[in-house]
Amino acid sequence: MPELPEVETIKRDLEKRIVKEVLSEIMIHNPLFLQKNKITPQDLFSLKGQLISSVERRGKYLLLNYEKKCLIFHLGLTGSLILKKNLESPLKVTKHCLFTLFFKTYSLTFRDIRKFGKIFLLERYKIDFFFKSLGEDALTISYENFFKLLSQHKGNLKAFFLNQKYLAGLGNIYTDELLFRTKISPFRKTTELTLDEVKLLYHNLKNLLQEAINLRGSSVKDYIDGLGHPGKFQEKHLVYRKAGHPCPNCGNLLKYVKIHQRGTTFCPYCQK
DNA sequence: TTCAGCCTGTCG
DNA sequence: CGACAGGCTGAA
Repeated sequence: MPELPEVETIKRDLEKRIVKEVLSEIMIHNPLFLQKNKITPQDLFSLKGQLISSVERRGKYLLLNYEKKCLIFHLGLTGSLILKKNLESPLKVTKHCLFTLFFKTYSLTFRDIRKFGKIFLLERYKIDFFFKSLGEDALTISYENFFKLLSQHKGNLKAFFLNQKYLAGLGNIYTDELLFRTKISPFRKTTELTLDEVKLLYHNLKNLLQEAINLRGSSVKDYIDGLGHPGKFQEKHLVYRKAGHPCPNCGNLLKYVKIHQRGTTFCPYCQK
């Protein structure tokens, strides 16, 4: 999916265009998806006439804040939110389209090939409770808090970064890239890092995310941003899905293993 | 802490 | 045909 940099890109695209716009109409393309998410068409229609006051991102979640309610999206592995100007030719409705929100000048379509994405509709005052078990955001976390989180986690680094209860925002791509860039093995125990390694990890984390956001995220396969375009950061990937290729650092072959049921690519020589 | 399950698509 | 894919949940 969309990990932090991709969701942040979408957030910024939407923010510029639909904040202060009133939701005028909703078209449901896939009623079964709503049903699976325990949302009735009537629930969704209750947003009609409300104005979007802000767009927010928390970890990999995207929030459309209306006056009283909040519509939360999680894009799963293949979800996307596509903006279209009403004057442009409309988005072709395919079997992957779930629903479309219509505003004064734009429409916003939620699409998801695998349908692992999710939506939630809540009263605004319930937002913090909803996110109570989500970890601190990777983009804004302080070094002190990052250090504390690492010391709380029992397990290896791969598991740490994938677990959204500690740090929110990283997924498989950015975890593998971060660990390679920091030259630390995904198998290393979180609590057994040296101080210098923690510092470097934090530094690289911030740089990696910022660089990826600057390039509007990574498109491995399906990801497209809010404007329907792919990101560019995949061109900067050093290891993700490059098992069997030579390590860009030492030339030995990158290795593929499974950690926590997730494919992991790393260099056994560089990453200790 | 593992692991199937949720879905659809692609690649070998 | 099986293996794998930006994620996460809940049950054993």
